[in-house]
Amino acid sequence: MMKNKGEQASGSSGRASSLRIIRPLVEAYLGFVRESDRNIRLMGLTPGQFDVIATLGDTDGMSCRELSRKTLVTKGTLTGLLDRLLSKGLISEEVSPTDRRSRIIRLSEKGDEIFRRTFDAQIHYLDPFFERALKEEEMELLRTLLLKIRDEFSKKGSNGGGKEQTRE
Amino acid sequence: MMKNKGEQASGSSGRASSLRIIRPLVEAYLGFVRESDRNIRLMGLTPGQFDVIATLGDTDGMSCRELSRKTLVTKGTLTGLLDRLLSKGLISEEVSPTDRRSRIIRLSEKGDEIFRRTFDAQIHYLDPFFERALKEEEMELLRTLLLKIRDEFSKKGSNGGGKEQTRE
DNA sequence: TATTGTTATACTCTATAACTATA
DNA sequence: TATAGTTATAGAGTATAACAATA
Repeated sequence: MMKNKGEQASGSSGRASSLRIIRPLVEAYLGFVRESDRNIRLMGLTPGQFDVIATLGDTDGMSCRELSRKTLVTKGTLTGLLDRLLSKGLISEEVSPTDRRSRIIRLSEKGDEIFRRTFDAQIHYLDPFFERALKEEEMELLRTLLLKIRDEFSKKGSNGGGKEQTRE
Repeated sequence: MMKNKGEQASGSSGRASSLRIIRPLVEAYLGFVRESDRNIRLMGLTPGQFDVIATLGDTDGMSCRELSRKTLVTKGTLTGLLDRLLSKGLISEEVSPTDRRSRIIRLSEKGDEIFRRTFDAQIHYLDPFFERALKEEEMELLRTLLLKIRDEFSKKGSNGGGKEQTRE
């Protein structure tokens, strides 16, 4: 959302206007996401499914609750999503030893392979873009600035860690 | 996608690794998008619907074809999406005077009002975050760096301007 | 009583392809 | 023949609420 135009709509108070950052941010993001999505679909996954896989990657697994919070997928949706991943053999589940209501979700070997393969493909495809666009010091700088923004948002967003169930 | 972890998966060749940028980029983007989505839903719109509204904002209208390319929504989906916006009274349509197959979509007065109101709410809500996160010079710098990335992607992506119909 | 996860509902978006009406 | 949009289909994500099992 908010991809194009809008400079005029800001009221032009002379001050910061987040649009000056947001628009380039969104555009840079979309540039990368289009490629990303393409790769993911070639693997036969939807973006949401890969989101789960990427979240599970390099972890020892987690409960649905945690997965739901990290992926921003509500638990109702997550059940169906996990069903599909399960039937594709990309995840495994196990009843939690400490809480029998809960099940722990992990990547299966096949899931882990997809995780790594997609990541690698992604990175090897994208690296040249970034190397062409920015010098080494610029990358470091960009990284620093982006992290400042992220931190500012997560500061506020830390009212509990994430939405619990309904979205308003 | 590709929100967390992954440093380990890159092969760590010592060189750039786009992950160093991508992860902060995605996180910064998500920080803003969560707020954005919330506002949009409060208006009774879905993200896709607002995408169309934002694309139509401050223009004299455009054909479905153009709208489809700019929003990355396939024309089949667009028909239904426009139906919903039409029934909400947020857009108007008119048969193109030069090509009777084509219809020109515009924001209605009500649609324009939503466009401006959402934009304004967005900006006034977000500005403080950015002002707290970055100094004036840093914003300018960040903007410049992001634009370089965007340009690099759109350079490559300019193989015709956008997908025509199918996505592969 | 509160929480974890499932089920159910209704809508929206997605990809795709076949179709129509123009061009 | 090619293009602009529509319709149809099947799958998947979304929000929400009611529910069962367990804590």
